[in-house]
Amino acid sequence: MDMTSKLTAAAERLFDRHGYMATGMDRLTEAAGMSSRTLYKHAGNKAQLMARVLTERDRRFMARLEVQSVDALFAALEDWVRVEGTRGCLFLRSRAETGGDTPEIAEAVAAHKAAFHKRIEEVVAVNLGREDPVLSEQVLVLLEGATHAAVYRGAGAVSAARAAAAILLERARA
Amino acid sequence: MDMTSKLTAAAERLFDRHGYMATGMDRLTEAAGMSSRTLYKHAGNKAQLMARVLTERDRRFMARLEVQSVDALFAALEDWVRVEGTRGCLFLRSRAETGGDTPEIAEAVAAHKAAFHKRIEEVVAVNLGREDPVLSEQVLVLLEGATHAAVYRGAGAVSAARAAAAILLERARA
DNA sequence: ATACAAGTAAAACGAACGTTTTACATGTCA
DNA sequence: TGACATGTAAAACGTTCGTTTTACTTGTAT
Repeated sequence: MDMTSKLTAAAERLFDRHGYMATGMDRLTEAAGMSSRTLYKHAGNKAQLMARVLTERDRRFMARLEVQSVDALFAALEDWVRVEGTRGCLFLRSRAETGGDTPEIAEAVAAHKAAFHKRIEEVVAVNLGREDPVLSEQVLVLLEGATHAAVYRGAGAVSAARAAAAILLERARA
Repeated sequence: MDMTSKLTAAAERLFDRHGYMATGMDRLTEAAGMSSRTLYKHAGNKAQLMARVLTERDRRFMARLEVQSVDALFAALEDWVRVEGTRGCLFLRSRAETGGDTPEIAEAVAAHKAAFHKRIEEVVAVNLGREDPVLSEQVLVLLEGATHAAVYRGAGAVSAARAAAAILLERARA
């Protein structure tokens, strides 16, 4: 594993567990197991590092959403939550922590959320045989809600969302 | 308006717009229009101030949820978003920013989310004529999802959630 | 008159922040 | 052999952080 990957992985973990602002660069150098000189060579600066964490997370998360049915979207989220846990959406959290004032972070978040929305619309279209913007928005709300409700309600929130989506889909089919 | 209320209001605004960690006490004294000596007399310290902001917000938010129907819950959230905007749930955000490591904040968040969940169960019971834990969980997920999806999808996310809840409720009645 | 609560303005505290620099070790390739 | 890229260790940079302190003003109630 090269230094850049090691750094990005350590940063994602710390930013997710303790927050972006609360994570100091000293803690990061320690967790990544490298000197601060090397860290800055690969990271540029803290905001760029956060942006790279988000880009990498987007890649990993979106890869899991390469499915053909709405139900599989929720199954994928269940897997994600089981494997990675959930402390809320890291994209929204990083935007909120920076007040949207850090361009590279705001852009990474916007890109992810646009891709997320688009993927949902595609899956709904495949599953339903036609486009359905209203159902897509509802599925998006359910996925977003499951992610955040799971923080304090546990994985059951994802199952509840999954069942709700099934009902909405059935209804849209009629 | 007394100093404590002025401080709490200013703190809520700044913490919400820029994040808890990113908001310095200097900015807070300026926004609240008081000396740092007076601020600390009323606030105790930063974490206690955040906890008081959350307690006050809980009071204000829960007051809006004193309704008799599930649909009215979503109407109330629509009002809230229109009046206050949304940058995500301030309770979950403050917990995430502190990694859950600040007791007074973690407790204020837990108390709010417990009350939130309880209120939803009550409204569902009143609206449906019986308790329904599954539907309640789905309504909770929809409310949470609407709050967070509205950050980047706008107020339409709340209407979508509202319509979805109506369908789930209708179905639960049958 | 005086004691006291409650406020301001501003300096100071040590600690921690993000970042850069200095000095040195190592392996690799022309 | 020697230049170069890549790494470490550790000190130092100036800034900002949360918080406390010093010195002073004001309104109010005994």
